Amino acid sequence: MNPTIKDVAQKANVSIATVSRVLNNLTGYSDKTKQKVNQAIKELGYQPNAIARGLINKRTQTIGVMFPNVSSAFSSDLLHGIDEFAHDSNYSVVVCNTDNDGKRTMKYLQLLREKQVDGIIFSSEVLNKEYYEVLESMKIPVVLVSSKTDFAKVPYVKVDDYQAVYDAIQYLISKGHRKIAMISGTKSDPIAGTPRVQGYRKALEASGITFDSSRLVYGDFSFESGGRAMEAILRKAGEATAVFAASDEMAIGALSAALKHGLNVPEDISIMGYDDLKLAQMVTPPLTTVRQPLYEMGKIASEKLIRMIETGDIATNKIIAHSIVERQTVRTLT
Amino acid sequence: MNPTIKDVAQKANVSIATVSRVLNNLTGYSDKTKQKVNQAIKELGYQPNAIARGLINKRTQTIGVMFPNVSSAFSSDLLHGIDEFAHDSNYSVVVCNTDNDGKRTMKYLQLLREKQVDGIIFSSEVLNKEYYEVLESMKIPVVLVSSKTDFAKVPYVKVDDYQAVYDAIQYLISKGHRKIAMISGTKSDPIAGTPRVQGYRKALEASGITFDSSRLVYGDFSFESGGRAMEAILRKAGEATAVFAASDEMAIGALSAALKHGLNVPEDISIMGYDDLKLAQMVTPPLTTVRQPLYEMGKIASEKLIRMIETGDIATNKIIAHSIVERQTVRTLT
DNA sequence: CAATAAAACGTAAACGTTTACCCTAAAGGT
DNA sequence: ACCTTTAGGGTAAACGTTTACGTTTTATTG
Repeated sequence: MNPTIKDVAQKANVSIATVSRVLNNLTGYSDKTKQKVNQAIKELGYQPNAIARGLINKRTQTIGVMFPNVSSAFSSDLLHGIDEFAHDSNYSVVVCNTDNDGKRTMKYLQLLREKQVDGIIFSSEVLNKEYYEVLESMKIPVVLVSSKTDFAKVPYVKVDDYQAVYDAIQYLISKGHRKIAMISGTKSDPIAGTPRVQGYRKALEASGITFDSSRLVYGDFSFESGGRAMEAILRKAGEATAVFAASDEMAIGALSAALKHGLNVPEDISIMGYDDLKLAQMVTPPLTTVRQPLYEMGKIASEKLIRMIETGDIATNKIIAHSIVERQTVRTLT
Repeated sequence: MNPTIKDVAQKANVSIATVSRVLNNLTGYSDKTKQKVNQAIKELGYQPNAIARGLINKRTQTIGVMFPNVSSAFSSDLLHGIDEFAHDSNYSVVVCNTDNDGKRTMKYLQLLREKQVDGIIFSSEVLNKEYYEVLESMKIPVVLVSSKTDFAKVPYVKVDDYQAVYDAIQYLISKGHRKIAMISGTKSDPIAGTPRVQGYRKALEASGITFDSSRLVYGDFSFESGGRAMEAILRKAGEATAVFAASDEMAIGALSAALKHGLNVPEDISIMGYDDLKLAQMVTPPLTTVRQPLYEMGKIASEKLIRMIETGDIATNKIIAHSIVERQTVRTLT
């Protein structure tokens, strides 16, 4: 058995209340007793028991984080940021990998509730009614990252997806492109799907380019789907001079496919991605992309959540600035 | 306040002991009372409090995982596997990002102890004496993944690094290469450094190829260092027909550098990596590499740890089989 | 039907803390 | 010298469970 506060009290010849007081450095003890207690603590190698502590003050100093897929580069960057701030604030983070599966998600939510986490970060997955209801019944703060919800009141941190791709397309146009194809993510995705194709269409429209549905093809954000989409584009819309993909993974899939077809990038076709994962710098040629600062977003989400936990007030939404990072996959048309 | 077991007891007109019994389905109650209790539970939306539970039975159903860098593809694949098994066994996992910093690591260890985790997975970082001592004083199971320690008794799961690169080099030799350069990871790393260059040297030796120190250059496992290393090789050992890198990231860095120098891969130079991260399939040409099944390793580590927690006996070491996955970066020399 | 065994259930202690409340003794004021 | 204040510190309840032990009720046996 590890020593408890009782052992410390005994060894220092004081009551456990006093030990507790010096531990939490409150007032109510002399300097001498403080010395004695600290001495006893050191000698016994005493460590407070956070569980007992948690039971009484109803705070576990733990937050839960839900990801559709922990091992994606996307999630893990976010996680890194979340963990950073959390640990600095003396919170632990427990991760849950939902696999985008409703049943699993509900089970994890259950688990987090039983474990009495102080707050939850919900990432990259839409917060539907079912989730929202249990979250609400848990009566703990929640923040969404890279996600939104129709149920107001739950703060999010994300970039403006619509605007980001609007800007990206405009960038492509400014480089002289007019025949621009898009590889969208999952069609029905209300955060990374719809708004992004909206941005695409509106940007085109704003430059007087008419939308051509044969240039819009859907993937599911994955590398493989990006490759397939590229094949489709090459088949159906071979005149396109540029393709914008709604994720870096898809963009890289598209890049591979293009290269495999003997096309040179960016000479024969320009490709632009979305996210700015580490991957983007690693491929050849390095990918031009729109950057979401994932690590920072994680940090901010974590910060908001912890503030909510500790102050009780409800956080505001935060739109994070995106930016275009120019590398070598888009060419200027002359 | 969320309802407690007491509320349930009251509503069902039984004692809390009885409620607890049906909750943990032990014996000692009739079917009717079981119904009553379950009814009350449902009506109140009662959820057990795992903290209180943890306090009394000294089990938190939580494991801690230490990574040098959570956001690396390497760690996150591991984490995925760990999380999978853990959650299936009703354990939660709390992540710690040590940044390879001793101070941080110690702080996290402290934290995990206070939080009373039931076990710890220690990943990709050597378990030095300092860490070992606190771990030992915590008296909870630990398993190492992709790591080792001099202090016996702590089980590990990893591939045989020496053998893996031995096989890789042999593979290269079987493809007709004799002038093989190597980009090693951190020189002093006792698990992913030294053994791997040993494998390289021995494999060369076994085929009667004399080791040439100008063909061995050191990086730090990162993409950038791979690029720099490749430059060095091109400068110092330009006759090399193949280069083996001790990580996929470095291999891809080397690939980029080679491509940038106008070399064709694999026509002008062959490149082989180590890890088989998702990245390896994404680059062009796709990387030939030696595969460590990270996800499975995570799962197995998790399984071992949980078995140790629940049975109390100490797990055995596990050497995971590696394999060579042939893609398109090595050419057969004729 | 009495005796006994077994089933059903309740009581209370325990887990390791925090904290409200109480007590004592010394210090300060008159 | 007496009263009041305050610093220092102790006692015990509380947090939400589990579980050993005891008690009552029911079923079983002869």
